[in-house]
Amino acid sequence: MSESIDRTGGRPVYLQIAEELRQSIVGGSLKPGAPLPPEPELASHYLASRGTVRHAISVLKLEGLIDIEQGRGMFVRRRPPVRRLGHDRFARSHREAGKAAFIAEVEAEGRKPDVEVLEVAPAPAPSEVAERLRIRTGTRVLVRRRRYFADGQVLELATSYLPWKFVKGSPICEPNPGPGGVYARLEELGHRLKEFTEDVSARMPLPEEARMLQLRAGVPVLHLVRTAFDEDDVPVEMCDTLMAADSYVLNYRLPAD
Amino acid sequence: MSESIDRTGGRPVYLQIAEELRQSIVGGSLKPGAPLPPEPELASHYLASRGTVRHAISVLKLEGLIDIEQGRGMFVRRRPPVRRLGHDRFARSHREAGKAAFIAEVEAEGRKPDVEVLEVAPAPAPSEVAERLRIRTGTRVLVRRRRYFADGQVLELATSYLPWKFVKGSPICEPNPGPGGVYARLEELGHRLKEFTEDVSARMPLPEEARMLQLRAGVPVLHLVRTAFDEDDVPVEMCDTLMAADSYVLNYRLPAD
DNA sequence: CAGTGGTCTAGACCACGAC
DNA sequence: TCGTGGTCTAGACCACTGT
Repeated sequence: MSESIDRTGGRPVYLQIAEELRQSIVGGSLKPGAPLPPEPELASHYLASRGTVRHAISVLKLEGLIDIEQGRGMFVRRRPPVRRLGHDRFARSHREAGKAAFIAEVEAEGRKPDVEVLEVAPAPAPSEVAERLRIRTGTRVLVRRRRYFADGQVLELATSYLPWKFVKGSPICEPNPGPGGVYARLEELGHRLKEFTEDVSARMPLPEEARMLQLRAGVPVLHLVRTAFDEDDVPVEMCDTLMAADSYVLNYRLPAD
Repeated sequence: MSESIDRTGGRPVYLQIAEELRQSIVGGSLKPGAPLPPEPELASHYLASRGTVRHAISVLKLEGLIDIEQGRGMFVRRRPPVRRLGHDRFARSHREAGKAAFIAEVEAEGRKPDVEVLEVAPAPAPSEVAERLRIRTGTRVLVRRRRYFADGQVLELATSYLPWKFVKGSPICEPNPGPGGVYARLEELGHRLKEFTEDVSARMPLPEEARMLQLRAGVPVLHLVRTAFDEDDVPVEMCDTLMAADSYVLNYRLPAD
């Protein structure tokens, strides 16, 4: 039964089993949603112990290729729908429609948007925040933490920082800043926005982040740090966002000169 | 010795051990490069079997928090130097300096750049490529695969596709396309570049990709798909790039209108 | 209840690095 | 040679899902 496994010790058995299962998945002979054989069956098929089979399976799990449901079985992972964030997603024209960028986008996809406000409170600026906002570390900033949903599923975890002197007493300090969102309010306060910069990176999540984002095994997080500048090139907001990497494609434009 | 471990079964022991070690790492009491206690010592400290300790360790490894060197020990991972790719990295001014963007950048960091050309050959366009280049699937394109290094370490794995009708007979079909790189040659051929679009995503690597990128455990890949457009808005090149996510930050600008 | 995956143990042997 | 991590086994018991 295990003619495909070489036990001379050249390659570990668990990697050979993982490789064979992986080929079935990426090659398409096991389609998304299809069940994998149960552990005991794999063990007898490959003449290996259950421990070795589980080791092989853990490899596939951490590559994000399978989902495991206790008591039910193991299944080829279905790719989630991908949200495409366009380079024009903060264009003023969208904002003037009266909805925050997020709400409009999700509704356009025919899904039900939801926003959970986790925290809206002033706090001293951490050094990375202060640096981007060009203020001194510890200066008071407004912190807005929230979680975005579509159809009950978490999409993003975002934390905004705004200099307190710009926003104190304004609707921006309320949980719901009103139509058009924080950026619309900033413009009403005289900070007409000129441009944003975004820094994009990716890494594996910490357990707390995985929990808050409802992440499945083997899914990295995309980490976005956006800074908003007004017409005087003054940074007026910094926003730190975490997203499930398997659900997003970010689109940007780069001029050639 | 294990007063911190609750064995009532509420939380698995291996997760509690992982949590305690993680706190030491992210909290800073174990600094980058510092050794973790050897497996047998952890096992006796936590009154757990070696298997349970290894399970805990595998969690940290897959979070990218530690490096394991067989025969030497386990160490808190040192963060690699981060390469920051600016929004102006394809500006014509850089190209006209006579060096490809990559060479100039790495030398500016005081590191030794190197390019390994893996493949330069015509091939039929796969469907995703054809779609972006707005040609029919199977139309002949030039495929350029190469690997970029700095100080002997892999930085990027890139595959470019160019419509054959634009590049046949030109230096672009040579392994080394000459000063300024492929984009400089395209402009000489009459395709003055106007802009680029980039699609950014991230995922865990397949084993083959991990090998080619010399990736350590728990490091995702950033996946960039760049399309170059000439002044007539004709796509003239598509470039598919994989990068170690722990070594890159991508920087972009978004206009507010 | 039977069948699935999840946790944990104890022990054996191997491969690699430092001394 | 010794200490490190890497692989594999066999078996026990638990937790969850279905019938």
